[in-house]
Amino acid sequence: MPVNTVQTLRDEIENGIVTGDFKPGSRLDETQLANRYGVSRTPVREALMQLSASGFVEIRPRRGAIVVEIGPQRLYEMFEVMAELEGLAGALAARRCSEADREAIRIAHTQCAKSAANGETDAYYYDNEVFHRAIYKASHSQFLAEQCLALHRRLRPFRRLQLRVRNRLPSSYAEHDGIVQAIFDGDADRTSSLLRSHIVVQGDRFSDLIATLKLHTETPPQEKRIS
Amino acid sequence: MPVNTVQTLRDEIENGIVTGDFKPGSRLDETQLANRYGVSRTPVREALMQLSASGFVEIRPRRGAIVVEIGPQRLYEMFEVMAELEGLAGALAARRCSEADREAIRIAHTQCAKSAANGETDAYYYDNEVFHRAIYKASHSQFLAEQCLALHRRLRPFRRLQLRVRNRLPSSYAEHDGIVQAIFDGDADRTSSLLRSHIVVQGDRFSDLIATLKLHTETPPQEKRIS
DNA sequence: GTCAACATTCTTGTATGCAAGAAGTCGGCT
DNA sequence: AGCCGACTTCTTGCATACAAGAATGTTGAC
Repeated sequence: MPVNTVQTLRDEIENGIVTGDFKPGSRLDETQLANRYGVSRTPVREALMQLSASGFVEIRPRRGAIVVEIGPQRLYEMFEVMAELEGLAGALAARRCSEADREAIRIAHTQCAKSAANGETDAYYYDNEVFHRAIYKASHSQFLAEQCLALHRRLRPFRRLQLRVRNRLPSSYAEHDGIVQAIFDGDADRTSSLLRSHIVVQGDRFSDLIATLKLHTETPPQEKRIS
Repeated sequence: MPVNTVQTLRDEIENGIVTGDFKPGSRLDETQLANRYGVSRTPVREALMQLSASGFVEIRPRRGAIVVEIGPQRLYEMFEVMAELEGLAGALAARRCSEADREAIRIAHTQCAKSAANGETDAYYYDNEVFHRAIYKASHSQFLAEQCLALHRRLRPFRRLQLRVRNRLPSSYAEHDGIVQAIFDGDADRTSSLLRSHIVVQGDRFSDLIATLKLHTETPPQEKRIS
């Protein structure tokens, strides 16, 4: 819980976006938000800019901030990158992890086992995060961990949905098991491969299909500013 | 050339950081910057926040912004991630690139050839960027392209240094040649592999060495906020 | 002489006010 | 009657003012 107004606002608005309180495509009026949270427009503006940097909203000059809509195409691209980064983290973890890292992974894995066995989706969702963070940490790459966490955060709502809707708990846990084995065996390639397919559930075919599909239809739904 | 004050300020300060005008570790006083650029403190603050999001500065609550110092450890981590992302972009490009993409890559490659032959480091530096961007585009992953560009931007000063100091022009161009071949052959794995080693010049050994070295020495120089 | 506590000053964080640009509306012209 | 243009209004963007917290310097006591 940050004592800073801006941080609080940022989390609040982000939460609103994630929970669907602020619908994609809707305008976020600075004055309205300022009134809503009982603060001035200045911290609201700063919070919106931070959210813009995180990719949650898009700020068009003189035209206000709108909640970005993540289409299926873009969503797949994000999962694709996530898979690659997680794969790298796993590969590095397999090569570099210390005994303490192994222990942390083992504990997180055991927790996942419990939640999966009881079918507690919410608990598993949390434990799953802990598990993946343990792998990030074991990669001993601070920067990579940061990147992974940022993307993870951005994909959080969709990930949650994924787990809920498709009831992937058992298969997810089974995949974790293989990943843990591969890391403990020090097999970087196998770890990377398993983690990639763990994230991107569908095969490469699907990604290619959508990519070429977009190639033909064109007219990207949102022109994202590179900044 | 953005008409926005904040954007201009952001670029200006970022440039100052890149060129060493603002030294790593030094404080960036809001009032000083405001006076220096003849604007108010408000846009300066917003620019600093954007730079914080990009990882150029670190803002500590109530204690101002300081230029982040990128140590060798972190630098290597960033190159490592960059290599992985470029590898992914290349792999996707090999599978998905259209005729227009191939043409763009060919043209950029030819430009690199000219600059390399003439030994024009600055020109090659620019052409190299165009070349890599062509690959990003050919990956047909907007999100991946954005990530690559952001990291590229962050690593820009170091990359330039790398090219200058080590006189890597000929070998860099030779590597490009292999990459282009692999993409045109549609060989995703080979493209990915070549691009990875193109970015991370040193082998994996070095990364492991530094990682374990950090493991022993500990005391991370800067505690980066994940945000 | 040194250390600690208090006060002062300086900087950041937030609020408000003002100006400029964009969108919606109304009126005139074709 | 429809379309183009000016006007009004609303919102953003920037500046300034004020408050609160941190750093530093000074003074007093041990």
